[in-house]
Amino acid sequence: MNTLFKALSHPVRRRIIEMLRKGPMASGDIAAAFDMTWPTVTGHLNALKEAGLVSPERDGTTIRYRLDISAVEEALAFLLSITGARSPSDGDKDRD
Amino acid sequence: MNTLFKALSHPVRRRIIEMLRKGPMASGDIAAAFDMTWPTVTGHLNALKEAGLVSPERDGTTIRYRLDISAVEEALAFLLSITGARSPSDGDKDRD
DNA sequence: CTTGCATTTAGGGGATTTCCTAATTAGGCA
DNA sequence: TGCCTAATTAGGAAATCCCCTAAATGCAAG
Repeated sequence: MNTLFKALSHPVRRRIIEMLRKGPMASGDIAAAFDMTWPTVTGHLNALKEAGLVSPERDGTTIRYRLDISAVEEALAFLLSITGARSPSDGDKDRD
Repeated sequence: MNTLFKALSHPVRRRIIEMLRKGPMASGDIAAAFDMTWPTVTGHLNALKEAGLVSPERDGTTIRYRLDISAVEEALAFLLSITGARSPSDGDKDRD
């Protein structure tokens, strides 16, 4: 959960996730979409992989990254537990 | 959004958020719940405040922190946009 | 004003992040 | 084998993070 939210805390990594929403993409194509060097993007992809958010699959010389929805759902579950379950007794305690 | 997810990436800060779910708490009471010094907890509270996740309210000499749900909902919206809107055309691409 | 309590700010040490360039691995093809 | 392309790992500099101790602030009461 720790690495998961940390991975989500970087704009480049969030954008990669958004790109992968439409389907898997090759590492090079992902890197080309950013204004930074390829090794740097590889680093971000590794962070996402560590967080369980993406998984790489090799196809010949190219490596495609696929979004892993289940990890996103873990984060989602935490946030929903916050917004979803408020104690009704102090919802409007200081209304004036 | 950046500071928001970064704030969520630390276990102590997530724990504080969970504690605040039941209602506002004094800084000292929050600090007492952890095995670290009070200044350190103040630092975490500042991170949460920067992220818009909590807001402090002074009452005499004590300072109470209240959870700010709307910030949580921002993060929620991002994650839902990932899980919620998959392109149906490539959802089952390798089904042969 | 002085004392006391709740809380924050200041400053520093050690670990981690983020980016770069240079070197390396891995696969496909002559 | 040797070469080209795709992609990663290695290593290092600058910034940031996390935790601590020590000092400061804000408020209330005597």
